[in-house]
Amino acid sequence: MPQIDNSTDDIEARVLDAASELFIRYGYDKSTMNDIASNAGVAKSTIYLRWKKKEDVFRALLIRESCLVTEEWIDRVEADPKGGTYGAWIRHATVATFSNPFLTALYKQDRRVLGSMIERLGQTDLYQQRQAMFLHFFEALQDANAVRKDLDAHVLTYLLNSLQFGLIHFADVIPPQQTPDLSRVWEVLVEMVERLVTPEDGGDAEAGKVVVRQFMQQVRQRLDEFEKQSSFTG
Amino acid sequence: MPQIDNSTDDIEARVLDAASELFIRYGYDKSTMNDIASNAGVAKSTIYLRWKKKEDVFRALLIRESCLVTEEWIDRVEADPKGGTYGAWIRHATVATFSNPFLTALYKQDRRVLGSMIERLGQTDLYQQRQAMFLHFFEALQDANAVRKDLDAHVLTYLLNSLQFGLIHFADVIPPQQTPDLSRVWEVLVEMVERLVTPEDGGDAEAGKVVVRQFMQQVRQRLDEFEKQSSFTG
DNA sequence: TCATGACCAAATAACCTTATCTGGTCAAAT
DNA sequence: ATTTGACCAGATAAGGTTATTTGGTCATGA
Repeated sequence: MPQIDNSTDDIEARVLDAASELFIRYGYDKSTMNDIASNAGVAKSTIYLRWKKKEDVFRALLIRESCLVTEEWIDRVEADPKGGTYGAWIRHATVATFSNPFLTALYKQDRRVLGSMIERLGQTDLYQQRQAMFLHFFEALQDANAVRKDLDAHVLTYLLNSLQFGLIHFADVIPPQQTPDLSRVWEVLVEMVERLVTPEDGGDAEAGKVVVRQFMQQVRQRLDEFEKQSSFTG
Repeated sequence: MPQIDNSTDDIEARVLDAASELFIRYGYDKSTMNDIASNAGVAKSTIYLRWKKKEDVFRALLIRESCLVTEEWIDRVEADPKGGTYGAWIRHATVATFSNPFLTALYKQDRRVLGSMIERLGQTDLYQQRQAMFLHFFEALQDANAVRKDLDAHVLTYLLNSLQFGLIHFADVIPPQQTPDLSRVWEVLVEMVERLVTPEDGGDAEAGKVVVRQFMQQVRQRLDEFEKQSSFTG
């Protein structure tokens, strides 16, 4: 057992790490506060010094994972030379989110993981919020003449949102031996999207990159503000 | 109560109709043989003269509904002037299948409807079979120079299969007020597919139509043979 | 010959009791 | 000032009993 840093931040991180691992493996209901405490190397009472109840640990984890995912998304877009296209943007938004098991379980409304938290969380509207973001962003690209203006933005983004849903869930339907390399799938999908949305004359690709940059700056800013005012405690 | 035709075919049809309605509404487990008999206007024992057990009624219904869906699919393709394109073909394959509530419940593995039959049916491989059909058909189109030969058929058909999955399930995720007209969604999707698969030189569209026609003839033939040797009884 | 109603054993639903576990609390220890 | 271990009431799990329902059978009726 290496040196244990018992600063507040480290205890909280250790508790959230333990909670994350246990919730993913055994589900929320089957993971006891004693399990979490024991895996985090603290007493159960120590957890209650920071979070009022078990549910608050779950919610703190949700916030933390969301911030991590957003960070990942920003990094991916900024690192991709083709990050300025709509198809690539969609790809990164999806891959970043669904590389996180906790957020994936949330999007999937996975009762095995979420258990009794499902009812307590109520209607999460995750896909609706996602749809609104996709829509808002696509419309900004249309305004910038970077993509076709004649496409119905709502219909297209609904389609892409449901495709995302399908890709995420299909992993549970088709056995791995019959599943192609997902990065290949994404390449085809990005190509398909780009062939659809790109205007005949090619559109204003530079303006598109500006829109993407501005959008991601806004996302970054919101994340920073959120992290400033949020703590991961109850 | 109108004239009751008590020929064998009519009794069976009435029983299957009643079973279908009850299974969809109350689920397999909550629909009793007495309910089915009563709704069909026969005695429970009459059902057992034709099917050995409850499960066999379910299986007979499955066969009947599959035949209806296949018939519907053939009709749609043949009635569509654009039925010769891959995108349109995909559309009709999907819309025909998922306009049938019983088959939809099966594809969705809807425990509310299927109940204890889920375990008894075991691994249905429905999406795998569908994938194989999509793949086989796309490869035939590639061979006929009707679509791009450089596309990875497996990756593309996996993508379209998962999209189908997403579209079917998304109805349960996004509220109806925020769901666009699905025929609009299909139009965009067909356009997206066609823009992706059509070769730069337009390909051999006439050869494509021949492939479609031949394929649907085979489907029709198989359906006829199946209906000849199948009965809807245990 | 075909449809039916009465019947039956097993399955299911409803209810109850007891033992154990779990989220949360608080005084004591460091 | 911070962490901990003992404690507790309510929740959950496990086990049992009783009443009702259900899938299926078979002799009878038309």
